[in-house]
Amino acid sequence: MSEQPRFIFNIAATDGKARTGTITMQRGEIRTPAFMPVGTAATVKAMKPAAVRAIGADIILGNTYHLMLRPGAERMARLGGLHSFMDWPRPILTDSGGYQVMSLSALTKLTEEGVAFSSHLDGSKHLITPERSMEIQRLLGSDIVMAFDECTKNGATRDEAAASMERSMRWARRSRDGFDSGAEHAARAALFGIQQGSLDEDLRLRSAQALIEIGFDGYAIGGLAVGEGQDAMFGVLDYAPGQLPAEKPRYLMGVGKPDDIVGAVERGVDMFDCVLLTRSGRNGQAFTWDGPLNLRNAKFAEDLTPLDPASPVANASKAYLHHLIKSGEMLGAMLMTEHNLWFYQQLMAGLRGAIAEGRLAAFAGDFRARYRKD
RNA sequence: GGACAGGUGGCCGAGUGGUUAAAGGCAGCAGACUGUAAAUCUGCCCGUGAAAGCGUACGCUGGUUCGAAUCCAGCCCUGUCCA
Repeated sequence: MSEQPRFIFNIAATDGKARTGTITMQRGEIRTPAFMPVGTAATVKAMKPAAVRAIGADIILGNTYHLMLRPGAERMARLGGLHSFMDWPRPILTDSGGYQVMSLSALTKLTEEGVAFSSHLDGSKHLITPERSMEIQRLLGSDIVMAFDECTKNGATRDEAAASMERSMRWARRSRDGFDSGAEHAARAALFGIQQGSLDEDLRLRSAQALIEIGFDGYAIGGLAVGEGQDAMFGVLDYAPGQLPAEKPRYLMGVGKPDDIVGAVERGVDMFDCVLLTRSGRNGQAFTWDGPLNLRNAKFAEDLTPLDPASPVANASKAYLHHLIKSGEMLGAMLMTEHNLWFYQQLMAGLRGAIAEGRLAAFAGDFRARYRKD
């Protein structure tokens, strides 16, 4: 394992601003542009790990905050780490808890030192600092560690966004130092910095420069898809990827809908994660090349066609999925999740192939012509 | 045949004189979901109507009352128990 490279990003082809290639790590290769299924609590909800892999995922996510609370970071280390615990031997990217700074803001107190959380499970108090976030991610055995940041909320004023971004950049420096202090882990894992700056080009640039000054294996674009709308997000993505090093992977955190991903890949993004497809799947929404479908709708009650003849759940008709979902049967959530994960991986494979062959514009055009939003 | 209990909107179930087109739940019909406090949340849900409104409605019939799902009488039906 130590013979393997720690982290190599190889860009095999570009098409416009888009790139396709591979990230090689000790636990495996990640094909980019990549979609990373989210497995917050040591499970991609409703999926067995083998099925996640069979569908084409090269890497999944875990979450510092959730796993710190349960089962606990030190316990996870005693159990041998997240990979063997959940039976996912390939790369795992762990989010730092930065998103929870925003999403759980009602339960947090933010200071320069870090963020004090009241556990959403039992109210117990926990302090996450950049140093502790790095330590937790090390104890989990993460392959790609995310710097501890604050996901700036949508609607922040420029002053708020600037202050938030600048604090995240100071935390990025501390994250770098904390990560490097775990030498054994740092020798085989990668650390990504996270750009903030809300919708402000100048703040985004200053954030990018601060991160580049520190130096990371990859660069994430954070603080998007938090309610600003696709036009505003694309507005940022028109310049933000270009502010980050071309030779390093760019990861757009928390995105997104299929059309968000296509647009972001065209703008130079290499990595994505999103809970939308797994959550929506559990809630009855299926993603297809023709757009999203709400399988709870009565119009599917007697529709015997599959969501997609190539889907791994093609044996299940829309009528059957409709029945399972309306009945609250757990198989409904399982099949819908599997289909949606498969669809996203098909989309990524299509994007990679199109970039490799220099026909991304045509691929994206065909996609948009067929894909109905809403 | 007798004694109790009870009949409320698709279902269950609150409601015992006016502020009740009638709580709540379920079912039904839609919508939302973007680094997961989510197998969750929101809206609609008698008819008509964009709405205001109008019409109809708490087993049936009649009565008391300014006013009844609510009180009275008779009838019908259901459950339990006794013959």
